[in-house]
Formats: sequence, C-alpha cells, structure tokens
Amino acid sequence: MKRKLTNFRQKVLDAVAKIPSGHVLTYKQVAILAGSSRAYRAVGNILSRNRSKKIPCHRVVRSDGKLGGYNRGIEEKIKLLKAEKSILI
DNA sequence: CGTATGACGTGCA
DNA sequence: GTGCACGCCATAC
Repeated sequence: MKRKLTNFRQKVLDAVAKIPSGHVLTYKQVAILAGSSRAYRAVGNILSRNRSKKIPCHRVVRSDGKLGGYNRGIEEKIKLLKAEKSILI
C-alpha cells in the first residue's frame, strides 16, 4: 500500500508501534520522538484518525496521568492498559 | 487553497 | 486545589 503518510505521521505511528507491552508514553513524548516537541496536538489528532489495529495508540496517555481518549472507546483503552499493567507516567 | 478541528499542555485567576 | 482560557502543531475537509 502506498500511503502518502507524511514524515511526521509516519514517525508518530512508528514510535507508537514500537512501544513495548506494559510501557506507555505521553503525547508530548511521542511528539518529541516524531521530531516536534510542540506537535503533541497533531499527535492526538493523527492517532484519533488512525484506526490501525497495528498501532497500540492505547499506550499513549496524557501528561496529566489521564488516559485521554481512544477511537474505539475509552473503556477499551483502560481495559487494554490494565491487561498489560502499563506503567503510568 | 483556506478554514476548522483535535485523543494536549501550560499559565493564570 | 480547582477551573477557565489561550496557544501550538499537523491533518482533514
């Protein structure tokens, strides 16, 4: 599939996809890994549009310690994090 | 091409 | 400690 994913988007998805089980990152951290420490806003946007099941976006949480949201249902995100015993930042 | 939105973050009252 | 408002970036329409 030739997706014209922008560099930023590709990097964000790649960074999230590389998150090991039981580990979580904040939107800001992901944004930094993507190359823009101030694009955490875009990160949330991209993840919200990204429905790829291959992207464990549920491992991305807010800096406040809250989960934020999940395109498949916040409850599902909580369930997944709990099942993986994700480390809260 | 331009506008509006968004799963955020920080600052200030 | 809590609540409100603004600012920031990239994407999608």
